[in-house]
Amino acid sequence: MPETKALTIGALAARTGLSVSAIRFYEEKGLVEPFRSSGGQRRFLRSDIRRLSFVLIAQQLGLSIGEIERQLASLPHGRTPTQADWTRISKAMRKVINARIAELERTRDRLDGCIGCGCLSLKKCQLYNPEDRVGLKGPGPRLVLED
Amino acid sequence: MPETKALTIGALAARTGLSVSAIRFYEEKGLVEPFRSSGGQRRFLRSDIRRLSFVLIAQQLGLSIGEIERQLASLPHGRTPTQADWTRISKAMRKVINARIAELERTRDRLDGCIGCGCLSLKKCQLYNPEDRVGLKGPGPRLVLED
DNA sequence: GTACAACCTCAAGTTAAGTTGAGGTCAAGA
DNA sequence: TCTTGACCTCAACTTAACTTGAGGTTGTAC
Repeated sequence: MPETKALTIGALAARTGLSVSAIRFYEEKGLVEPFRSSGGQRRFLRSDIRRLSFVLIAQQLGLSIGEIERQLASLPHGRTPTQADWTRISKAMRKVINARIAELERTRDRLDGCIGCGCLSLKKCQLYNPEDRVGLKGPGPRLVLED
Repeated sequence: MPETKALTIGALAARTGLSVSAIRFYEEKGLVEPFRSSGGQRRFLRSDIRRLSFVLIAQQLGLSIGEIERQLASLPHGRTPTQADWTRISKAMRKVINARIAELERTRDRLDGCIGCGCLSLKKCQLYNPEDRVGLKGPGPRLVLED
């Protein structure tokens, strides 16, 4: 089957929308593992298109390359990923998305409260209380922004 | 009035949870404009606590410092922001949040479709099919996964 | 009036995720 | 065979958002 023919880096770039330099960079980071032609040029499997597409989606979700690499670690290189592979990873990504949405909704709700209260006497405004960041040491709750 | 007493950079850091170096950096970027003591040390207004808290929130929403600066440009330095100020800015931020949530929901929906289809015969899979996005544009960063 | 923590400036370093460029090699069509 | 576009490596540059460090000054508590 001619389907199994390897791809050059340029062809892979064309198929994924990535730049050639980005693909080389991803190889360096362990996201793809091309083999080499007799002359030393990179040759990619067709399944690498999928791997890299996955990288793009995961990035959009805000995952770092390191995190993506950990997800991909379970997908073998020389083999076309099974449906179970994708399902498992996709479900993990879905959790990430949901968490991110929930966090944004929380922020939005606090912001709404803030619009209501005018945000000018901030004694108890959730949004403007940076407790999470401030070291919790020292006596008493470290409420910030009380004017 | 003793209420109007200025803050040192260290005091402001303690109140906002920011590091001293970050506050100096923000000054360089135009987010705050302290005046100076006779000896040349920075002195901040109490309203700067609010400005910087706003910066922290906006950052959490993914705004860059440049974008935040543009939002803050409308808030005068020497004056306590009015309720109208905050309401206007808060509403702008709400839009940003909503857009971000909508985008994540779109991605999640596509991902769900993908889990269903198994993502293995990818001819028409929205998420993994890069044809749409490839080859459209000239040089410059190729944005990925736009609708 | 002195100690010393907190402040100052300026330069360089850090991380992420790539891009750009120099100088050289490979592969495929005429 | 020759030409030429695609490919190679390696180093340096880029941007954002800061941090770290060196070397020097200020301000305040005793």
